[in-house]
Amino acid sequence: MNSQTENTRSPVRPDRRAARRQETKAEIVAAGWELVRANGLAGLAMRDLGERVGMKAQSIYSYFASKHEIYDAMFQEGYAAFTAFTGGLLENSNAEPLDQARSMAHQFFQFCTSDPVRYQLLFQRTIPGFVPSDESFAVALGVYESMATQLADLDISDPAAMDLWTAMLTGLTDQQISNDPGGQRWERLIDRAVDMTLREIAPHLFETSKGRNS
Amino acid sequence: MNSQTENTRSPVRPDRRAARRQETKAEIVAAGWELVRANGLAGLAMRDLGERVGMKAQSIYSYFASKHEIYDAMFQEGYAAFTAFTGGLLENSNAEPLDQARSMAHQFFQFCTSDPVRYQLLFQRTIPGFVPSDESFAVALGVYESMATQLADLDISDPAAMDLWTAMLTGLTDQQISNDPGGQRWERLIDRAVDMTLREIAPHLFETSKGRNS
DNA sequence: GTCTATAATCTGATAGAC
DNA sequence: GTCTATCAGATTATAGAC
Repeated sequence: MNSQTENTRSPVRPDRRAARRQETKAEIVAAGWELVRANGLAGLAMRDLGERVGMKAQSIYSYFASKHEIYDAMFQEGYAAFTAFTGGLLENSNAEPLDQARSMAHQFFQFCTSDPVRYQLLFQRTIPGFVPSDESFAVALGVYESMATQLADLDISDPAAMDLWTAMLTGLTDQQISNDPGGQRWERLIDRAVDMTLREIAPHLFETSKGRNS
Repeated sequence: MNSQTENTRSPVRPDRRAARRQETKAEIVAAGWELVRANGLAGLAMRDLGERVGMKAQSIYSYFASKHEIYDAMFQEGYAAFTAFTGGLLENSNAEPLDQARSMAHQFFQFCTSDPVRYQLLFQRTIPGFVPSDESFAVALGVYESMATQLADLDISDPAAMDLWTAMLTGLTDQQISNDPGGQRWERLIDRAVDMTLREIAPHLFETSKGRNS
């Protein structure tokens, strides 16, 4: 009754067929990113998408049931990219706590500003009917958890402290994207912002530095 | 040759006619706000707009050349509302500098979170082809200037300091709107955020407070 | 100034042949 | 799985009657 025993005449084994299918889906999502970067997040049209992957728009529905499902795949891919992007940072964490925090901030800022449309999809709610699937939402939650873990390494575990931290980070990012795209006006302020925030949420990182070293 | 001397038969004087026209335009813009709050910023349809003001959608083109022109009027009105909203604050400025700064922050936060769609139109770039007209842009600039003036009252004049201030404010606001709409999760952090920011950009507000009062 | 009528185009999505 | 054909609807915008 399952497809493996049923399709004995097929020249392509099911796992290969599934692999090809996944390849095509990935190709469609990649084309989605290209289009969205060119025309804005809301400017994604199934016809353009089809043209880009060499298919009629209607054929895409063999791979994705709706346009929102494509957005969802992009959403998930975006958060996976974030995890991959910041994952390496967790390894070499024998740096000074302050430098570590600065590094985290720069990484986040870099990731967001390097692709404003992705930022819009991942961190802002701008597509009318789009709600991430449970699966995608789980991936997104993982990012926040890993961020919390990073802060916990600096002995920052208060939820309010983390909220202040994220507000500061997204504030810089948002201003950079909205008011000086491509520039460095807010990027230059990251270290100052990190310092002042840590002084508020993690004063223990500062108070003993003088007595210990001299 | 001008219309005043020419239209002697008209029962409505030109200035009254112009006034009525302005009234209708204002009515259309008001309907635009209602629709946008109900359907999202991107969900503004000319049909709905016409229905709301008791006109066919096409008749709106007698008042606005395009949909973007309506967005532009809303954009301008939004910034004007902000000026009106914060204008009163400038008057009674014999409060403590720190309280004054906190007050400014709360005002901004309140204005933004009380109408998220307006915030989206005014402070984020989310409508595909929309670029504010020169006139609207001038109104928007005025807001930033009046903000700069408020900060100058606290002896904060460094441009980088103002950028840190706005990043902090928009960060709190953005997080509140995106991640806890209707709640107070980031609103509760305003005073802490203001304090830590001022400690960084305006240390002179803190250093003498102990010696002077005792 | 507002209407009807209509243009021309784009939208996401479906049915069914091959 | 990809195609053709097509749907049902929305979009902005124009022309011309009243």
